[in-house]
Order: sequence, then structure tokens, then C-alpha cells
Amino acid sequence: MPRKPAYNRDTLIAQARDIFWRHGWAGTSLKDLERELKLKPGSFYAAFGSKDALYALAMERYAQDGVANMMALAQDLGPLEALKAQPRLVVEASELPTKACMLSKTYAELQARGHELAGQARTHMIAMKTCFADLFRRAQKAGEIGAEHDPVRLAARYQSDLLGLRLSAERDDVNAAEIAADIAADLDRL
Amino acid sequence: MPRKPAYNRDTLIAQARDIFWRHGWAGTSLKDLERELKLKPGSFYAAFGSKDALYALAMERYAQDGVANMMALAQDLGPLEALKAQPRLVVEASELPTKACMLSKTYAELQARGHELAGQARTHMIAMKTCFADLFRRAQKAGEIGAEHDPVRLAARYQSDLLGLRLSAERDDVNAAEIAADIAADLDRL
DNA sequence: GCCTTTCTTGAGCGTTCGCTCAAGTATATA
DNA sequence: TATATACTTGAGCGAACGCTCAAGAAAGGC
Repeated sequence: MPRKPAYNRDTLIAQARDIFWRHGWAGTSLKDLERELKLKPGSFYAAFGSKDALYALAMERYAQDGVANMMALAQDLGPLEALKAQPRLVVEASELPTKACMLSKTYAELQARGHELAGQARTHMIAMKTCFADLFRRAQKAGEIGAEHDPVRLAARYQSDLLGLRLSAERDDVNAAEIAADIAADLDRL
Repeated sequence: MPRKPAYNRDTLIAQARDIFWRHGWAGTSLKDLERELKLKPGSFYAAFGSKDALYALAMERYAQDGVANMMALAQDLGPLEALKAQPRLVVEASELPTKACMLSKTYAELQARGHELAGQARTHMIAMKTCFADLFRRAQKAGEIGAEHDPVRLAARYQSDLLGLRLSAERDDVNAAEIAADIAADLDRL
């Protein structure tokens, strides 16, 4: 009996992710979302409930894709080569809304006010770090890196370097490709 | 003939820097500033002109102090030891409003909208990077690091690592001291 | 003590914010 | 075709935003 929505929910979430990713939480107004998603306020709130609820969905999508992408890369190249390739891939990716990590941007913007979305960003970053640690552990088991290293510590450093790289890649005064190459080179010395 | 202001301008700028640093541009309202600086709207606008003008002053103060601090450290320890010490000092500093870099936070928040303050943050970050490059150059001349390295490239990587470290240091799930130690250890292998 | 000059005060401007809701429209079922 | 059940629309709510300005208070120079 009912009527179907004129929009595709998953598409809208992906669109919202890109807008939030680029402009941040406070930098994105409902007017912006209504214009880009082509939804009037009523439809928007019927579909998602609130700006924050949509932001949470967008961030979840972002995090899931990030982990899936890393896993697929490891499937293709093996764990160490995947970790080495990722910095270059991020810098070279031209279709991203922005180079900086959406999770770190969210965390940096909202943590001081104790916003709930900052906590969710933190959770997603931990999942990503765990994914990195798994890859380091697998590389270690495969004998690709020395047994004296702690995979969790390597993962924390790697994630930190990646966050810095992605921030740097936003700047036109920085040669991000060089930094990416140097991060990858460091992994070969482990 | 005139009447003196009841406030100290430099103190207010330092206070504003800490508030902006912690909460960001959109995250800080005039109400917040009026409350913390104990200034009514009229006095505020007579003194600083606008929220953005005060933000620019705050960021300038932040950047000047950053370079001065690095220079003083190099004076005490020499260039390489200063670069090695800085990561640990940032992580251990307990009096900072927040660990993340104010310039990178500003840039990440406002760059996508083309805000003028993002451009100013960019300029200050370039100055900081130039300061790092100088120290690497001096370390190289002193024979502390190999002649095959490019000081500018080292500076870009170092700044990127530092930005990542400072973002990571905001998170309670990360052992930032370990990352800081690893960054310093990398400098010894140059 | 008076006058001039500046600083301080706070009510309130116009705008934008996230969001609500009642009325209208389209569609799957009976 | 009639009806029930969504979805769509857009005017507009109360609150918060950055900011203005006229009136009052304080302090140096004479």
C-alpha cells in the first residue's frame, strides 16, 4: 500500500559522508545537506532523524570502507606490501573529497566539547588501528619484519604517520608523495 | 586625558588562543570569549574588531611562540638533539590546552570553505617547516646527519610526523610516548 | 573641580541555525 | 476505482549566532 521513497538511502549517506568529510560537522549546515541531497527538511528528518544521526551513519560508512579497502589490498599484495602501498595510494587518490582522514577531523573538531560523535570517531579509529596491527602481525609471522617488533606499537606509529601524511597532503606547499615514499621506506627497515 | 583599559591586551590574546586552540573556530562562540575574557560585546569589538581578527592574532601568537620555543631548544641542545627532544616534550607537556597543533586544526577546519584564516594557518605552518629545515641543515653541517639527505624533505617528513603525533596524543587509546620515542629514534638513523 | 576623552555596559539588531508539522501528493493493495 | 499508507513539501518555530550602538562610568590634563 505504501509509497516508496524517491531517493536511495545508501547513495544519500555516501553523499552526506563526502560533504561532512570535506567541510566538517559545524561547517556543514542543514541547508547544505538539503541542497546537495535534494531533500526538503521534512524528508530529511523522516529519513535520518537528525544531522548528528546522519553524521554517525556517514562516519560508519567511511570507517567500514576504510577497513574493507585495507583488507582487500592485503589480499592482493600481502600484509607488508599493503601497508607500504597505502600511503602512496592515499596521496595519489584524486577522487577523494579531501585527503585528511574524516575520523581524525571529527575527533579534533568535537573532542573538546565531549560530543558523542567524537567518541564514535575514536571507536572507528581504534578499529582501524587494530586492522593495521593485524597486518603487522601477519607480516611478522611471514618473516617480512623482525620478531623483535611489537605489532601494536608499529600499528600506532603507522596510523599516526598516516594521519600526519593525510593532513600534509592537504597542503600545496608540501610534497606529500615524498613523505609517503619515506613512510613506506621505513617499513622496509623493520 | 583618556582612560586606560581595565584589561591587558596580550593576556587576552593568550587566553583567546587557548580557547580557540581547544575548541576551534566554529566551536568557539562570542559568548564563550566574552565569558572567559570578561569582556562585554562593546569592549570586545572596540579592542579586536571581530572574532576572526582576534583568531588571527591568537594564531600569530601561537606560531611565534612555536618558532621561538624551537630556537631556544636548539640553542640549549644543538639542532639534532632539539629535533629529537621536541616530540617527547610535546607529549609530556601537561599545561597545553590540547595536544593537537592549533595551525593544523585551523587549516583542517577552514580550508575547504576557502576561509582567510586557513591561508594564515598555512603561512605559519610553512614558517615552522622552514625552521625545522634550518635545524636539519645545521645538524648536517655539524656532521650529525648524513650529507645525502635533503633538509627540506626531512623537515616536511618531520613536521608531518609531529602533526600525526600530536593528533594521536589527544587519544587515550594511544601510547603517544612510544610514538614520540620512535620518531626520535628515526632521527638517529639519518 | 571641571572637562574631555576613552572605556564599559547591555539591550537588542538581523541572520542563520537545527528542526517541526500540517497539508498535499503519489502509489501499492483491495 | 477507492482507500489506506506512506513520502514530499515548505512555511516558519525558538534559539543561538556575530555584531552594533547609545548611554553611562571612570580617569588624565587643566
